[in-house]
Parts: sequence; C-alpha cells; structure tokens
Amino acid sequence: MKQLNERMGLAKTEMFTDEQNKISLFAKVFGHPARVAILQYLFKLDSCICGDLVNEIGLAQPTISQHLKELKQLGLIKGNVEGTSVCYCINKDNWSNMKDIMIEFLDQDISNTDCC
Amino acid sequence: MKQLNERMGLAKTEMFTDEQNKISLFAKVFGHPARVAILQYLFKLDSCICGDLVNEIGLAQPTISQHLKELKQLGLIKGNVEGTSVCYCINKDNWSNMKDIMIEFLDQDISNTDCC
DNA sequence: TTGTTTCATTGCAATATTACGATATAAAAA
DNA sequence: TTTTTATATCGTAATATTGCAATGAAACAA
Repeated sequence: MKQLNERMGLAKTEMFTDEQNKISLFAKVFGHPARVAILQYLFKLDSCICGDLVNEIGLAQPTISQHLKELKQLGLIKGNVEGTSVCYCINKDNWSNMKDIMIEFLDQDISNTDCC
Repeated sequence: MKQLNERMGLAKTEMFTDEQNKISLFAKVFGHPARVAILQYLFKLDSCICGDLVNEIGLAQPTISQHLKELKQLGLIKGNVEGTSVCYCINKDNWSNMKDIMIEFLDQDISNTDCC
C-alpha cells in the first residue's frame, strides 16, 4: 500500500525544535560503539591518532574511515594530513560546545518530579 | 555477492567493552528527536504524562507508543496504568545512573591534548 | 619511473529504524 | 451489554545504517 508522506524510516525533523534536532544528531553519532571507542582512544592518547586505529579496533579500514567521517562531519574531530597518513584529534571548541548542550539535557533536575 | 559474516547493518557489539556498548545504547535512544521531545516534555511537566503526548508531538499514536516502548525498555521511563490511560514518568534511579555514565564519557579532560 | 603505504570513496548486501493503517485489548461510560 | 476511550501490537513500506571488497588517490621510497 502506497504511503502518504513517503518518508518512513526518516525522522520528521521539521516538527521538532532546533535544540531537539541538535541533541539527537549528537546522540546519534555516539550511538555506535565503534565511534565511542574511537573517541575514548583519542582521549586516552591525549594526542592524535595517526593510523593505528584499524589495528586498535577490529573493523576493516573502510569501516573505520566511514566512522571517522561521521565524527568529522559533526565537527567533533579534525584531521590533518601528514605525508601518507592522516592524524585525527578532538576538536576542542566543538566538543566543549556539544558537551554543554548534552549535559544541559541530561542533567535536568528531577528531584521535584511527583510520579504515579 | 554473499558476505562472510552476514551481519552487515548490525553493530559488532562483541568486539567492544561493556561500557562502550552501554554508552552507545543510551546514546542511540536519544538519537531521535521525538524521544528527546518526549523526555523534555516529561521534565517540563515535573510529573507524569497521561495521554496528551500524541497531541503535543505531531506523530501518530502507534509511533509515539513505539518511542515510549524504547525509552521504557532502557529503563529511563516507567508507566503506570490508570484506568484506560497509562501514565509515564522518569525513572529517577535509572536516569541518574545513565546520566553518570554519559557525563563521564562527555566530560573528559581535553585541556592537555596536544594536536597537530 | 615503479612500487608501496595510507587513507578515502564507491558499490552493494544485510540489517535496523521509522512511521502509520489496521486491529487488538482493556477499562470506563452509557 | 454496548459503546467509547486510550493504548499496545501487528504488518508492512520506505529509508537509514553498518560493514567490507574493490578501487582510487596521493605522498613517499627505491
């Protein structure tokens, strides 16, 4: 049966606030363990990743490259070409901005909620 | 062409730590603006949602019901049957637990990172 | 020049997610 | 009892995501 809006599988972003869409976009990029692992590895190193990510995480090189691309598109990491390799690191300003938005959402006061 | 692992489209959770999988599961549930909107509405009300969610958010009743189910399955909300309607509210303990895990991930110290 | 190394992109298969009409269920109201 | 109200579930269509082999591109090495 033909559906009306032909947008199934696609979030109806136009009916939500910019903030709600922004939160969900950030959350979505953290919604895969490989991307969480990449970021945690970056934090652990305290510097750039230059190559060894494919060995560190057990996924194929194109798959890692794709996850890096998504993190980069959201601005959470940046990559610098160094010869044949590329060094990725956290984009501090954008990470900080994302953190503020996400923590504001997560850290709401629920002490007064009176529930059934 | 037949693939080897027959798991494409499915995250390979077994190769990640429990923490990484847990973070990504929480993040995934926030990865849709409708679920963010539901939670924000719950916070704003400071009490239960009994019904008016379908009017509040512009999605069909089965769609809202499905989003509520996902939030409930992760334990972030709980529902109490009250006559013909169901009242949903934040599950304080589980929300607090999730918050700690997510904020620990987001709030890592990046002041010392030395990048290219 | 001809490899070699490193990473990105393309193409595609498999699975997941989203949305909603139709229908089921269960309690309240008439 | 019958009807109404509120929510859940089923089935299914459309789109998104994930993963990787094959290939491309760009810098380096020999």
